[in-house]
Amino acid sequence: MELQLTDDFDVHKIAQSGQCFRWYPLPDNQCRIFAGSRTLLLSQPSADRLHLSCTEEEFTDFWHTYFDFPLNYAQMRAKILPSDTYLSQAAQYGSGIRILRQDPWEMLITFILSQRKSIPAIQKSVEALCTAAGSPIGNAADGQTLYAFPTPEQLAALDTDTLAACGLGYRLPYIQQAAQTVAHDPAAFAALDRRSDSELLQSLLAFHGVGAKIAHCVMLFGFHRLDAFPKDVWINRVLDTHYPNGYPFAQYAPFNGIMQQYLFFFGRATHSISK
DNA sequence: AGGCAGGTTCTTA
DNA sequence: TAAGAACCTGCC
Repeated sequence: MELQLTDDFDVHKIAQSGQCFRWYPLPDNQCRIFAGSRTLLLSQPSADRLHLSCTEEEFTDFWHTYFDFPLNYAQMRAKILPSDTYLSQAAQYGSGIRILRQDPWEMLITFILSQRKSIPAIQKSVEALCTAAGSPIGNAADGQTLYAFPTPEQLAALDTDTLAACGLGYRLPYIQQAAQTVAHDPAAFAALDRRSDSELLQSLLAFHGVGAKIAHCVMLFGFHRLDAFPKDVWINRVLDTHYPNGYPFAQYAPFNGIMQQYLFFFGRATHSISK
């Protein structure tokens, strides 16, 4: 289907924003997206138009929410104080980024996996997990089978040797334990969605292998807690350099997470890092 | 060839 | 309570 855009949306920037690891660029400016047990081909022929390989019904039922279309990001950017020149510049540069509503379970496992790994290495491990334990959900243009992200049950059922072959390294027991915990009581994990930010944070920190940074990533990208502000090496560099007297968290509550994305995307880009 | 990577845990003062 | 080392593995 075709979609006329009325708000911020940039396929390329979102794919590079660091929140998603299964957005793959394809020839012809297309993008293959996976979300839980769904997949989609996406392209943006012009700034205000989107082409999606799904029906209008599927868009309304799922993707509309996934892309967070109910929230107006141009309006969010307008909240930035002009006096904050660095954030203003960052938001201008990152306009088109949105905070996707990704699956909490998928975010939990993916971000546990991400620690101390490069992005290509993260993607490789995630794909290995999907191939090893996920359900087939279709075929790519070249005929290759596409796999869903494994369910907690599927991942928990995987034997240690197979998991080890996914290149998890020392994170293997973290992943294994998280899978067993969630598979054992999926309702308890789902119920976290209704907890307050601080209660949710505490629950996430209880997972072995989940510290402050990963917990905040899961909150922001999986539970859509828009005030969560993950502090990684890039953000810390930005805060140290451009906010030596402290960052104005109170000013941008409860949307600090959105600003974090702009700061991260801009901070990383201006350091002209490879990725 | 060898350091380093989008962090966390464990160990030591 | 706080700083340092260790941790698997693969990428650059």
